[in-house]
Amino acid sequence: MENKVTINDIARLTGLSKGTVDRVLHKRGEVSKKSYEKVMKVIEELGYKPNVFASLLAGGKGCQIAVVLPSGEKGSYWELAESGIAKVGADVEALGVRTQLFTYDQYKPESFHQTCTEVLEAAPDGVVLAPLFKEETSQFVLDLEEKGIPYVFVDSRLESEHYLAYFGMPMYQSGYLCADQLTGGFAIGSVLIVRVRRDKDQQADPTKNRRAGFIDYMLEHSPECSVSNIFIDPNDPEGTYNALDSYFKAHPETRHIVMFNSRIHLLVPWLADHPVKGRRVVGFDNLPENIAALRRGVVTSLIGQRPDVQVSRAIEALAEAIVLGQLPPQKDAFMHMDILTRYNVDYY
Amino acid sequence: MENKVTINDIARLTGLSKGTVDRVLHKRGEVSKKSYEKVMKVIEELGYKPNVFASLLAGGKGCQIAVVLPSGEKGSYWELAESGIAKVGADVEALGVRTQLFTYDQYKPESFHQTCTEVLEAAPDGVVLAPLFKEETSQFVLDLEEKGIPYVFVDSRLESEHYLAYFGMPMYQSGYLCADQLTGGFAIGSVLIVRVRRDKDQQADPTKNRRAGFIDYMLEHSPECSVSNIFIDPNDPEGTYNALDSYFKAHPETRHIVMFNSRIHLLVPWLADHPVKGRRVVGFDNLPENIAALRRGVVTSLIGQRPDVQVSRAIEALAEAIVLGQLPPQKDAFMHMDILTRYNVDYY
DNA sequence: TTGAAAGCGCTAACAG
DNA sequence: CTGTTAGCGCTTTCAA
Repeated sequence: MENKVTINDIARLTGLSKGTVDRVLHKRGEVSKKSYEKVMKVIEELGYKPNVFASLLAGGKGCQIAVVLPSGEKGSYWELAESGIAKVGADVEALGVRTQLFTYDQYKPESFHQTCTEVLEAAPDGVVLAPLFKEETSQFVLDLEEKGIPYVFVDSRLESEHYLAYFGMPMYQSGYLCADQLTGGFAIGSVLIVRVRRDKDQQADPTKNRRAGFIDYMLEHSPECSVSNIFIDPNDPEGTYNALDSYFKAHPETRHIVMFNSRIHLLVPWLADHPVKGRRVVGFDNLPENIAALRRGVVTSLIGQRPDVQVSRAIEALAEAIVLGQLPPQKDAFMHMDILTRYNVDYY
Repeated sequence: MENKVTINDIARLTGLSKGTVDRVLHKRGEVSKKSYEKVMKVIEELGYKPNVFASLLAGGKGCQIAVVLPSGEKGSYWELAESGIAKVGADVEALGVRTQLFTYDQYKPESFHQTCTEVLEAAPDGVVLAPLFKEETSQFVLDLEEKGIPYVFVDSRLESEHYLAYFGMPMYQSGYLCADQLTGGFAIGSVLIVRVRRDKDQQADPTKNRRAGFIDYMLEHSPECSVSNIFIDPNDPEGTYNALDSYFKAHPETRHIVMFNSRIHLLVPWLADHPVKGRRVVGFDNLPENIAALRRGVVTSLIGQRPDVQVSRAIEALAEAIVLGQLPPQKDAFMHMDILTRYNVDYY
């Protein structure tokens, strides 16, 4: 192979035995300081790199990665994220990596807490985590750090310094981009933001920054534009329909519509009934229903952040760190913001 | 690990020895039909999967992949493709895969032929190939097939049935998408297509299908639109400048400009000198110079096909096939067509 | 603290 | 045609 230096070489050079060398390699103590240093020195000089195959073969184990996500209903954003688990490359699997999914109720902090406990009990070698609750997550990562379990964030992250990597979308910028897509770069008169009513503010609004980016773009490029908000209940299609109806009765001049979460598909029934030429409708995320709406021409464009890719890349990064000891090239990996239209969605 | 069944097990079950089992596993003959079948049967029943680590450890070798690309000058499309070699995951490398780059002059079939010869001499375990010359490529893949060397196409492909996989962009669709980006979905009066003059028609025009897609879109959505073509020489900046100048003097009403290859950056000097509000300029590929033009606002949008990703995915697919014996899930993988604007290019 | 030795599952050379 | 055997480089007891 590439690396000719073996543990035998360094055993010979140091006058010690394979066993001792292995002990310092894995820092599992029971080695005299003297031997330790001798070994380290030679390792340094020869640029020794352990042979992954041999190690895995002998060790037998491989590694276990826990993936912690909100539970996703069929067709939801989190289901999309979940599907990323199945998309890790065959070569990662071949490296002996196994993944285990843990889900929690995204509306219940105590559910998250419970799940965290389960994860800790399972004692995985690494954790991929989509955090929603700040408090509880802080505690969880502390526990992980104490046990020396590396973790990587997806979707959003905590300020904690100790995560291995983060894969997510730049939220503020995504709002900015979204505004540009919505206006087509022209100054416009008015837009409607449709938001989801949230009863309990257990968690911070995850789209806050995105909205801020959107507003800033509008302020800059369309300062005259009036921006309205309406709120809908995702579980009340009829109410949603009526809310749109009455808004547009009162504001017939408004054309363009935007939503900052993945639920733009909730507007489809009303949109389909009220086609307006030149109306632009922009939303986020490639949920099957959103894509269908895009194909129908009811939605103009979607901005995609590939939660599935975030998850699979996170798993790969973790695996490389654990099995190969290679840190990811960049700690914070902001994913590309994909612009989807009816003309490129087929190959997404 | 996962698979408990070892070659010892199947040796025992068949009453044969490891050696014989290994021989049928690797189809290297010298086995009686009877033994062969017995082994196959048991393998089938137990669902035996070889242990990659052990195999690689014992075999020692790993594998060598040749990547055959046109030589890319600094900042060119093919340099971008080349950079994909460095981007294969660490896990693939860990699998013992090594890559070797072979380049050829994209304007000289004989150079390609020469390179092919070198590749065959190097006797790699697999080949990634960006083909430009139909004839020569046909011959080359025949040679490869004869030697049993698997190959995968990137960028474009031959009709040959025997390639392992293909990673590329749907050309026709990309033209269609491009037209939509250029017009913003509105009917427009006239557009200008800038093309590169090609002296020798050694190779088919690689952007022909893309142009066809573009034209079809225009016919459908802007039937009145007049589409003009001008030709430029990529090595003659001054001539390019003048060509644009004189075209637009004669046709001041034309606004939008498009190019179907990666050279939109050639127009930057003229464009920068002649800003027109509402002009849309669309090109292809994320070359550094193109991206700079996008950031400056001189180019409206780019359509990216990630030649680097094509190459790295191709290498990975080949590696998985060779080392792990896993065929790629889909033979023809059309890559997503990325829409780049100044607002999402920073995270590309 | 350290060394010796027995494998992990597979390959390949060699002897029959 | 087939069985035996000696490793590949590392991990992990078990003695010393």
